[in-house]
Amino acid sequence: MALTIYDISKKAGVSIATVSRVLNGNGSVKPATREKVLRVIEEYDYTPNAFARGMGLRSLRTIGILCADSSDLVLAKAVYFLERELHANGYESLLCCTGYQLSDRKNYINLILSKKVDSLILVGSNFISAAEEDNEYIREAARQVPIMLLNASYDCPNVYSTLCDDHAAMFEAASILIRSGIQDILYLYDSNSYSGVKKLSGYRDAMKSHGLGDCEHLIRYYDGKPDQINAITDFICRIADDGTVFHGIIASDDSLAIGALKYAHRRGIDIPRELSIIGCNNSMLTSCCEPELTSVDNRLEDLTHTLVKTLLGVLSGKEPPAQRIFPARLIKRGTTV
Amino acid sequence: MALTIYDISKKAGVSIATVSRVLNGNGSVKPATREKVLRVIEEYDYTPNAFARGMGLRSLRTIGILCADSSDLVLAKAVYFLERELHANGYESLLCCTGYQLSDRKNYINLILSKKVDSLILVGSNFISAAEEDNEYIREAARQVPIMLLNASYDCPNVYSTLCDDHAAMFEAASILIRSGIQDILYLYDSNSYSGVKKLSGYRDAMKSHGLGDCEHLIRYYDGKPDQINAITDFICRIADDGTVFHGIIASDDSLAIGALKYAHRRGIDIPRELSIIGCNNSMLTSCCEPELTSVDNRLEDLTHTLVKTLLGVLSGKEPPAQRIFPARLIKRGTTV
DNA sequence: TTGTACGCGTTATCAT
DNA sequence: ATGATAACGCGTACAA
Repeated sequence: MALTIYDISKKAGVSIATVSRVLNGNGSVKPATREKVLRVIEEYDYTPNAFARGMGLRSLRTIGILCADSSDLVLAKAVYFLERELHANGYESLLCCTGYQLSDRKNYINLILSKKVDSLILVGSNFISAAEEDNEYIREAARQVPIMLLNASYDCPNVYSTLCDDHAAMFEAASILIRSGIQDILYLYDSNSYSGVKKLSGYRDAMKSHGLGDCEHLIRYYDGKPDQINAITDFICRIADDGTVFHGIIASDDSLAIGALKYAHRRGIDIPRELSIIGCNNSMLTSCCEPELTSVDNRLEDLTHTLVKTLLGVLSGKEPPAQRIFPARLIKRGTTV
Repeated sequence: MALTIYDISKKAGVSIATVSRVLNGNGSVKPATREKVLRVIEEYDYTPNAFARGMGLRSLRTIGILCADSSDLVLAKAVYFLERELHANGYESLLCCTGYQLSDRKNYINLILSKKVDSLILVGSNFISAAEEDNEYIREAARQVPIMLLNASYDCPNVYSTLCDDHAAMFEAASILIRSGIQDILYLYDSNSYSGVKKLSGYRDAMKSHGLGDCEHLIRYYDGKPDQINAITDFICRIADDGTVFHGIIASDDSLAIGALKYAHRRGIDIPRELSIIGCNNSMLTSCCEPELTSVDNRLEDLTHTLVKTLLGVLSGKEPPAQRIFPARLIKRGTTV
């Protein structure tokens, strides 16, 4: 049986109140007695019971990190950064992989809220839907704890958004290709999430603003998992076979871009001379291929750092801005001229 | 303020004991009253306080998942599978990224144990060191909760190991190359962890058993992060430049193998005609390159599934075998003949 | 079948 | 500066 605060207080010859004060550093206690108590704590290797503590403090300093799939390249990085940052600030992380179903998300959130987390971090823009009624569960959750959004934005009390300017990023990516003389740019995407929609509109607006507004036939949705590269390659081959002509490809994800690269290899198309490719997320995939992939860097580490800073602010009673937007960066590599 | 069991009992016109019984399904309660209580619970959307509950039950049904770096391709997959499996069985996951320092691991484990997790899952063989004194912290932790090892093995009461036969896997990989006529096989590795050591000895034994025991000059340790593909490529170029001749490469990780592939591209070496490459972990990287990478599949999903099954057994008082070993599978793709 | 009363190990509020 | 004691919300013997 583990020792309790009573045992320690008895052995140290003080009351439990004093032990508690020593433990939590509040209230004042004479240096001598503090030393004595600390020595006993040390000697018996005492650790306060977390549950009882949580009961008193109404918190176990735990944050729920929710994401659809923590094995996804980008989400995994985000989760990793978040966990490290939270831990460094004395919080632990409850990881929840919700999958992509709305109903599962709802259930999971309710469950996790009942475990008394201090806040919820929703990682990935798929948590925000274009259909307003599908976001109701977030409003509801926000009534209990602050909700932090990574890579998405939602206007609601007690919801804080940290994200990258995806629209501008894709606008720039498309503009660069256009300026280099490419007019037929295929746009590949695999998600209609908040950020997915922003990216697409960035592409559309860039095309439009360069007088290439007639591009709907160049926009293709890939309905599959991003880690099935071969299926992606086949998908792009089919697009080309259908007679669609393109000399540039912008993809909403590096995986799609890798698929594009493999399509080019398969067909003997020279990159970047005959075809330019730009991916997104600047993941490790960009350096796994030949030539290496030009990609949009969405500055995950900056985002996660800022998100945690904001969260700490909220938890300590401050009122930080509800939204922080970072500009993206285009990292040029071998698949563009 | 959230409702308590007292509020519910009052509204339902019963005692808290009855509410508790309804909630936990033990003890018998008349169907009629059960219905009544359930209706009230439903109506007020009552959830029992987790801390108070944990106090009584001495458990919050939470498992600590520890890994060095959850953004690593392989570890991320493992964490994902584990979390899903645990969740499906009513347990939540506290994620802990410990980094690769022993001292950090120790601190983190103590911290997490004080949060009253029901068990600890150590993901990745880097938790077990060749130096016995560095494993003492595990023996100690095992005195408090069952310790589950993924991809490592350690003989100690209350420690359960689930792993792949890495030795046999590498033995087979090397044997296949040798049988295809390649005698000078470069072995690349980046970790001296439990599994890293096993793999290396599998390679050594295969070489020896084919009369190629003089291979120490072909064994190279890469001291760096696996996601820096370019640095890996440079590393291998240097090996070749130093005059080391090889017509086969076996790597302890797919990233290293990708680096090898890029080395070949850079030097205009034809794969697999002039050089065969075998990676390890069968990650998504295997399909990102051209030709696609032959790799050892360590059956992560089987392992994680079995690990959780074993854990549930332990937690329910059974005494499952302390070690389960799975055979690996070699997945042949384009980098071998 | 149901209810009463106590224990769980803290934190926090009072006195002293 | 320190100690007694009341919450905190639930589980569970034990009693009825």
